[in-house]
Amino acid sequence: MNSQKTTLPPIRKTFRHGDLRRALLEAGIELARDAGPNAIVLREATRRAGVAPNAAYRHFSSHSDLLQAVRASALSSLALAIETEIAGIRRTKNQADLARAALRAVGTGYLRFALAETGLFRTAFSVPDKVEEDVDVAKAGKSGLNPFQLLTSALDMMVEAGVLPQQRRPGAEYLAWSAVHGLAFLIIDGPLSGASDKQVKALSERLLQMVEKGL
Amino acid sequence: MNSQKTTLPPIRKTFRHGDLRRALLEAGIELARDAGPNAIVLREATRRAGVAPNAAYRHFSSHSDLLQAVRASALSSLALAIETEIAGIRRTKNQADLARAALRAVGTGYLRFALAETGLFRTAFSVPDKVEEDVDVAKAGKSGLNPFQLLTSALDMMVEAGVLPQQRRPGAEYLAWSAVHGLAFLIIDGPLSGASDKQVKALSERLLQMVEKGL
DNA sequence: TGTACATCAGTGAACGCGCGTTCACTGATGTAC
DNA sequence: TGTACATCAGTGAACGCGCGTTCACTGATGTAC
Repeated sequence: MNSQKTTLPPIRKTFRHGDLRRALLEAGIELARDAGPNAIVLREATRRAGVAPNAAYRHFSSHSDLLQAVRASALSSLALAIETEIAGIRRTKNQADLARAALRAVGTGYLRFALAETGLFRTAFSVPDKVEEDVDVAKAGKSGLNPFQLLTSALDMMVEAGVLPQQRRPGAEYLAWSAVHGLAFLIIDGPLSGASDKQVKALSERLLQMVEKGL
Repeated sequence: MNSQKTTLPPIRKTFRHGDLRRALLEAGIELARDAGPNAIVLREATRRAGVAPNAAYRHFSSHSDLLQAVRASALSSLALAIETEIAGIRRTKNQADLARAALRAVGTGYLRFALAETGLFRTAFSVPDKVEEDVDVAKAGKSGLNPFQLLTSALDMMVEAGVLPQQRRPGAEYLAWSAVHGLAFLIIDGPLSGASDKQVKALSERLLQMVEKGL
């Protein structure tokens, strides 16, 4: 049994690694992707990078420091997934339709990512975080906005387009987020974990309808 | 520094404990209550019961066996919280109002429990579980129904009272649950973790309105 | 009512495991002269 | 262009920790006769 569980054999010619920080971060991301936040183990990351355990301390001050970096990257990936969904909106001159489509895209992007990258998704939300006014680009997508801010801007569009009454705007992001995040949970960790793609799709659709109508 | 972190000194006169299974379970519940599912540590439970670590194996086959027992108890507590809320509904002969009030009570009970007993709440949902047809009384309240089943029956009432159209009934529990569970998460682990009771109350109210209207 | 004995709840000691982290070190790099 | 030296990325060895779990045991209980 000489086979390794990871793909890359940690062979290195030089004493210096070259880009160890990135290598450790990427190993951490891989661990999170496969098994969620608890799987982010500092020693395992160094193993994958082909380096002694303590070498990590040249680049991360502690285990939790590495975890935060991985978490930021997971949030950024989520933002990218949402942005991709937004970019796919059918063009139209109707501002109202556009705004509604944007909100929907945020929801679908969020749910898609939760299903496709469950480990990263769980990592992203493994720790309380005030994302509202966070300007950390490590948590953002190409637009420079993090997932929460993308939601906010979609809701703003809806107000501008006259689809959402001004007086219902405050706090609306929390209502929308609640619904979508809750569904993501039911599918990932809850009773819907065995549901078919079709069922999931149908439920997602209905949930987004509910939000649109109920907001 | 002779003070213990727990209250009860583990003094025992007899060789036999008397009710060790219950003592371990209750210690486990206490641990979960204080710090969530990861805090359920078998050795710590035995310490609190004033017993050798391996004594636990007379009553639980493994660590995970204990965890499942604690989890069941957490679900049962949640069911009780919901039942309490339902019991407090103002009496009325109007079936429609009653049904709506029942659904609302399920939501409020759920959120109340999530806020008041965060650790137990997180424990209850720390593992995927098919609760729909689960008849395990360990997970149920006084009515014999578990939290999911209480939600189901509230929705059934709404259909009977003509408040919820029959064709929208299938899957409605998942939509309602998503919204409420998501909000619970935002408040517990997410960006609303710093929100005031007042804000939380207002948001809960609006969320339940959204569900009622959007279903 | 008293004694022998099976049952089994709890003990004491130990196991291997893998973790995060610290220490004093060594080797390669880049810069000053 | 060549050499001395400061810098600092990675090494090797070790630490203490607490966990879940197993083993062979001992002490108290309840039952059969």
